[in-house]
Amino acid sequence: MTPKASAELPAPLARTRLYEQVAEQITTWIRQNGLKAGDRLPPERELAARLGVSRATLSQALVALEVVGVVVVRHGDGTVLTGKHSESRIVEAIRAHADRMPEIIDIRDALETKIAALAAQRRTDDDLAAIDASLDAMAASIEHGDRGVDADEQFHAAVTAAAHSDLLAQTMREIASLIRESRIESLSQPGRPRNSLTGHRAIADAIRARDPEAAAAAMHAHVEMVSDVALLREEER
Amino acid sequence: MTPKASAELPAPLARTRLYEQVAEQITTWIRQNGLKAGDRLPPERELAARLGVSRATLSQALVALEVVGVVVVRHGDGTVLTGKHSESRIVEAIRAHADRMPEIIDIRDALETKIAALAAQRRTDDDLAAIDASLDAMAASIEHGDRGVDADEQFHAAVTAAAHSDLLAQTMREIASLIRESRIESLSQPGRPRNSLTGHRAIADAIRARDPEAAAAAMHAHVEMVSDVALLREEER
DNA sequence: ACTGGACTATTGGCTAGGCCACTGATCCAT
DNA sequence: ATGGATCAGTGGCCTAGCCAATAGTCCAGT
Repeated sequence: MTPKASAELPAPLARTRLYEQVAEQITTWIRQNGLKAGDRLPPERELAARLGVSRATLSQALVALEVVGVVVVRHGDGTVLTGKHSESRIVEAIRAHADRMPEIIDIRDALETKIAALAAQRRTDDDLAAIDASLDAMAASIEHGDRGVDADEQFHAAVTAAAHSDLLAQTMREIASLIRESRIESLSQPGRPRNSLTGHRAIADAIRARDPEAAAAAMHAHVEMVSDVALLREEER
Repeated sequence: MTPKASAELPAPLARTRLYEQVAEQITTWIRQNGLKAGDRLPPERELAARLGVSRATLSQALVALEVVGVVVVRHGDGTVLTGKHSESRIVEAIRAHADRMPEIIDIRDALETKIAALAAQRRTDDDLAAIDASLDAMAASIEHGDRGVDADEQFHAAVTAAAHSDLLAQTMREIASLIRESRIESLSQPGRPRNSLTGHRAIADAIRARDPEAAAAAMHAHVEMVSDVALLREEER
């Protein structure tokens, strides 16, 4: 009797490890009892018994919570809260692949605006040449009726490189996959590639003129344009 | 008068738990052997034996790596790598550099300025209460002749939380250790804690007034103040 | 020839119980 | 008062073991 052969998604059936459930229970318990930073969790032996798991499993849960920064476990003393139990939401959000589009916009605005300003200050002639090359590539791509996704990425990568900050560049790389998704959606809108190209040119001009404020403003406007699309899609749902 | 606050840093002597060392060894091993996404780690029993630890400890290390997103452990199958052992890459990439302070300032300016603006827009009364609490904590800390490092972190954490962006919060957490170092240096300057507190109050007021522009400007000024110190120290070297 | 079930080796999941190391409070001798 | 010893409580880590999931193999039924 296996009527599981349905037409729906196979629903990978998210297996949860015991320690995850335990960690979840603990954070829930923390929230319900309104525990604050500095408060102590019960001893491991007692807590494990109360939750009906072994100390080893509880220990795994505590490791997880420690890595995330919810608690700090002190040898010989106890387990104390750090006060940042907003963690559960993060984990859930990332796990569930929830709609992070607004957040992507926020962080892009934060990082890329600064990057644009720095690029205007620090760009070399080579940097500028790379930026211009990506502009040409995007123009050519659009001529062919393409969406210019690759050229778009190329432009932002070139600007990021021109900012000469490894930390910012690395951070951008971290969220690159998230940005890519929003990029594709944005450029799928009719007429959007051309608008995007115009925005890029404004950014490039400001960087060429070594004008940080103008570059930041242009980048901000550009990201905002993308956000319009993103927000529209949000409302459709 | 406890003479503990004298001369050198007491150097709290960071104790590392075994699982942390194990996790570190594993990531190092991954990097050295150039393992990529999809590759498998050796079986737990074997790996534990090779590292000279028990399976329980290795399991803790794997939990930690799993939470961070480096690996995914599959029951009955094995432990496979994901492509994003990122968090360490950011920090390591910068750690390798001697003069990373300017880059830290850059990214703090980028992220925290935006965070302050968002906090002004989105903060709840609870958020504001948390921010005020950290302000009080810092004032009290300074009264005691302390440097207020913890309270400083608490403030920035509270503001970050008030921005209600998991992605930004997560990113801040990634570079938290780097920021912490610059923070300690900055607050070690005579009179700096008080200046810092003044800056914090300005930021808090702007957030209280729900004024994004003012909040961003105040945070920007605050980060700049830190950067002065940082650059000074750079030149000393 | 192909399907579907059973079997099996391998691997992670979790438990139980135990000993050791650290912390903080208390007490005592100085 | 000060400084050292003691002790109870707590986490750190280990050993040993059984259970559960996975993937590959083989075989019987069609």
